[in-house]
Amino acid sequence: MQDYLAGLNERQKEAVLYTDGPLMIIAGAGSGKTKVLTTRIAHLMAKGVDAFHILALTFTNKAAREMKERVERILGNNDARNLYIGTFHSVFARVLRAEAHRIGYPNSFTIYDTDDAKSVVKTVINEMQLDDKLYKPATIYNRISSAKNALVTPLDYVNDYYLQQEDMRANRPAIAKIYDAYCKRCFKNGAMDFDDLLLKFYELLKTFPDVLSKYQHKFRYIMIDEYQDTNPAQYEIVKLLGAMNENVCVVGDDAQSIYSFRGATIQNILQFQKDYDEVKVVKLEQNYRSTQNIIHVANEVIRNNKAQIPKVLFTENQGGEKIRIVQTMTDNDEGKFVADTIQEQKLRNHFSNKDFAILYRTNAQSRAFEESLRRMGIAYTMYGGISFYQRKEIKDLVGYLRLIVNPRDEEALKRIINYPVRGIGKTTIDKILLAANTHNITMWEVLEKADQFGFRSGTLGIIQDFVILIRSCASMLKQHNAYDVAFHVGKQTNLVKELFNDKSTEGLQRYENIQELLNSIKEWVESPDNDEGEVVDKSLGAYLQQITLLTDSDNKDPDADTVKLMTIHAAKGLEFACVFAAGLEEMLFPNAMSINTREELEEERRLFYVVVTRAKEKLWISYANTRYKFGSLVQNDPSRFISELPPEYIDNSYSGGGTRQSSFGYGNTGAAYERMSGGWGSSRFDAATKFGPAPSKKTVPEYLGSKPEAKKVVEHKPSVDFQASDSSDIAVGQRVEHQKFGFGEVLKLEGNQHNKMAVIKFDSNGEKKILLNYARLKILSKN
DNA sequence: AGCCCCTAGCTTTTT
DNA sequence: GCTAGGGGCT
Repeated sequence: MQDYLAGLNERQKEAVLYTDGPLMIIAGAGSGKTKVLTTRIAHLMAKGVDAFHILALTFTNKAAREMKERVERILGNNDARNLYIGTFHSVFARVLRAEAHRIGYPNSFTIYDTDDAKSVVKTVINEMQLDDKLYKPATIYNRISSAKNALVTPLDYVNDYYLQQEDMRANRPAIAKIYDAYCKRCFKNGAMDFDDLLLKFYELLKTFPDVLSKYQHKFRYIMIDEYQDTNPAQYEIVKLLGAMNENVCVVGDDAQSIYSFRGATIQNILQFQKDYDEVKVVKLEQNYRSTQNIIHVANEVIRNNKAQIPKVLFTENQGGEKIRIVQTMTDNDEGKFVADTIQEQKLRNHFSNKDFAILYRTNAQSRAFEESLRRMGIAYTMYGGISFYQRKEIKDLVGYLRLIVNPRDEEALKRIINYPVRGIGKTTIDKILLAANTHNITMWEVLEKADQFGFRSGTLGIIQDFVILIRSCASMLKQHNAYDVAFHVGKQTNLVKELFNDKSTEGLQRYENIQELLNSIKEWVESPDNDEGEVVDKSLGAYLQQITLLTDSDNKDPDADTVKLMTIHAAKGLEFACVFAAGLEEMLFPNAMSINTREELEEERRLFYVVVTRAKEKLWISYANTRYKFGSLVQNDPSRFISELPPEYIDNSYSGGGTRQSSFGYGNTGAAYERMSGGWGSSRFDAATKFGPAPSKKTVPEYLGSKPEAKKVVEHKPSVDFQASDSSDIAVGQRVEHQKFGFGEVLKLEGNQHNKMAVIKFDSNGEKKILLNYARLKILSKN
């Protein structure tokens, strides 16, 4: 505890000791920024600042967790648990939960994830009777999101000349109206999307001086990590919160700003110095992570950008090895090359799996690496897939929980009202929606008063049962904890049982996932309280708000001995002994979407800078001549970034499988190739075994004959005057024509009067059971 | 009402 | 190559 300053260099020490007044730390990659931040927090506490008064904001839960752990380690006691360390979104969500009533939201408001939000946008677009080909929900949602991140309200939006011009030019003049309707609908649903967590918090602080004052007194020391990634909403919030004490410390690196697509702007760094009278600026330029070679390359790369705060990273580390550039024929070869090299490095240099990371521009690139690693038996962890909470079965159960906590949540309601199937289909749901919209009430209220909306008696009964089910669960909340309620829901709805009975592999997996969800709720309920004055909120509502903000990496153990696969974005802030930067091809990296303006291209270059600086010792940069995109083969040139690399630090001799194998010629049988290249294979041959008749492929023994074509329908062309008859008075023995199966005779009638089924023997298609409610039959003769 | 098959569109990055 | 959603069939 005493010597926490010992391991710091002069600059770092300066940053740690400057505790009062605005401070901006420009921290190059690997310059010990987390160390500085955590030591600074520890130092504040050592000086007697109460942990309750320290707020540290990060962008990922991972970063928050790490920060908390490291502070704990420095302090050597439990005081750190009272710190407010979290992501912008989670910290603000927590505050909003306490204050939501002031802005007309229920305290247990739902947090909509991107899927929910897009679904609401879609609903709104449909209800406005706009063409969803022109108004694509995803596109519109992104536009709304950008507006929110820039603190542009629907009113601002519609009044903004340029935005309106832009929408006009894109032939989408209704976006402003959609935006407005979307906000209203979310409000009606008692729901906030991710951006609302910032926006509403900002509004809260702006509108209620007492709330602002409360949190200004609470958060006397504020620290912001990854400041270059903040958007205007975050910026304004920090400005408000910090206005009283001005103890705001921001840490950032403009060279690593890679989230402008999410509304982040480096302007915030420049503006920060203008907002306060005297800002202390500390630059951390010594890198402790990487070899000389890697740092030189990184510096050279970033020099090509015009927009940047001048600084030069240096290191006292060893020179290290040159950077290897590898070309392969195909994306699959790239995968094989990487897996093979990992294997080789493990043997030769005693690395273990966790020393390796494979980093790429887009998630779609992961497949080739997964396959090759699996084939080599190398354990890996992939980040950025769908998160645990995005899985269907989890969303289903969570849907119930959401509805129980917040019956206004229309997205949850729509999801589970007919799951498991209980007979409330599309027609009924449309009817409910219509009733809700015409009377301006929620769907739930329609269900509660279902008897007033003229549902068929059967449907009415089903609806009323559903309402009773949800209500009974909701009433449980008063006496039982989140776990008990969730367990009860799983049981009452047969959700768990249904999955239990599904014995397929996927069914088993789903069942396990549900169990895991229940376990995690239990764990959460039972986790120790911190010793804050307020009672720690262990309600179901708090649980639900929390899980929406988790990403898939939050369930993964970063220390597991596995090779890590992730996008470069996801790798920011991490470091690995050996890094493979994959897919350095034009159109892919820089991505085709981001080469239209200088700004976009420079952001891609910063991304390249980020991937280079993840490596501590060894760095491979690979690219493939051809790769599959949308299922078809495309050819790409090597990335322009490769030509920006200084040749003296590059090893080109390290040729990947692709260059070598090309000399083995196309069109050989593949067997020799397979042997010589150590089983690397190539997509060409993979494709052959997959799609073509491989020589060894088992054929059906002749004595079995050819497999009978299952239920193949003999084509029937309906008569020219074909018209379905009213089949309610159909009788046995009648001759009928079926649109598809042709002519036949009614053999038997089954089922009740509302669901009649006829067994018909068709002339050319045999006996079939036909549901009369739906089949299109023409009655030809009375007998 | 519900199941199943087909196809259009997708992929930039994420709290 | 995958997948969600639409359309057709029962």
